[in-house]
Amino acid sequence: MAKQSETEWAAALGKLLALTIALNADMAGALAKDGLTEARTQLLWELGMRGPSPQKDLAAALGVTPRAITSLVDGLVETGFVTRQPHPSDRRASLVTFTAKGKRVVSKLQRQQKEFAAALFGDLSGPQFTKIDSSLDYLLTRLQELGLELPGSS
Amino acid sequence: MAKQSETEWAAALGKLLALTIALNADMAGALAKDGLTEARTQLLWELGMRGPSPQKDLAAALGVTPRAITSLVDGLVETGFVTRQPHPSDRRASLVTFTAKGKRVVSKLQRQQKEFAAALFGDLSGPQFTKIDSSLDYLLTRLQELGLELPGSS
DNA sequence: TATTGTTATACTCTATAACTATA
DNA sequence: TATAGTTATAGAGTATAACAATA
Repeated sequence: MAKQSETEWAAALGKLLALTIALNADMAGALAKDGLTEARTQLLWELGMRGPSPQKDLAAALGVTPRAITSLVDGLVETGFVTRQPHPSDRRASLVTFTAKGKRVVSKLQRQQKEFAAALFGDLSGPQFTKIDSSLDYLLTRLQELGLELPGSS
Repeated sequence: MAKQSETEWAAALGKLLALTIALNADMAGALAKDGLTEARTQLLWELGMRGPSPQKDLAAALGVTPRAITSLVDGLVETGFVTRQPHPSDRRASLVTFTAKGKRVVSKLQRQQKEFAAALFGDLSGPQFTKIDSSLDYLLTRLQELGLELPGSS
């Protein structure tokens, strides 16, 4: 009966949205304890994967305007997480670079993410984990088919 | 081998986070077309489920301060989605109430959400859907066990 | 001429604190 | 005295547009 399915689909989407809201809120709360916001953390996270980067690259990675990156880097400089270093070959650009504090906090974030993953999935048997993992795969694939932009698919 | 599992857990968490980012970005984009932001939409959504409400109730529902609700309602009044009506029995309070435009857009949002759910899940067989639905259940339950606040569990 | 990042300006979301009107 | 909502003030994120310095 189609009507029944529609209700179930809506309920499942509700669960998915509840998941995203809960994850978002939890991350925001955890970051605030380190004196970070979500946007600034996203910048630090990218920086951790790329190493010292011109602001232009960070703007592209975060999907925001160069102007927004100026503000984010200003904030991260003021709070001691990064510095602007001169670009060795392009005097227009500067390289956003971790301070010791910045390196420390990014390592901590990476470690916390691993621990969270272990807490979330570590109690599952192999087949149970596979079931959930392939469910996530399906959802990601379907979203992409529906035209949604997935992060990292730039 | 535990090391292998840790990598898989981290990858699965990455998928989950990618899912949340993609859904968030897509919703924000769709809402902007209706002249709405996420925060204002969340307020309209709550209002759609509760009917005319004092700002205090909306503040509790959205988990923000009463002051933030004043700003959101101001914006929604300016853009013609809601009005403030006098509370029948408490002259301190006002009831945030839909305009015709507000009602129309909330109906549209609800319809779009149903359509999106159908697009996301409608191609699945019964057992396939059950697999994904129970995966979402597991994740929600586990998050709750880990102390995360789920929306609607207030 | 094109690119990098800035200043100028504006809008949105949110918070705390002090205050008004009403209960 | 307590509650509903406001004004005042402030910080953060983002956008567009105009501009500087450099490529």
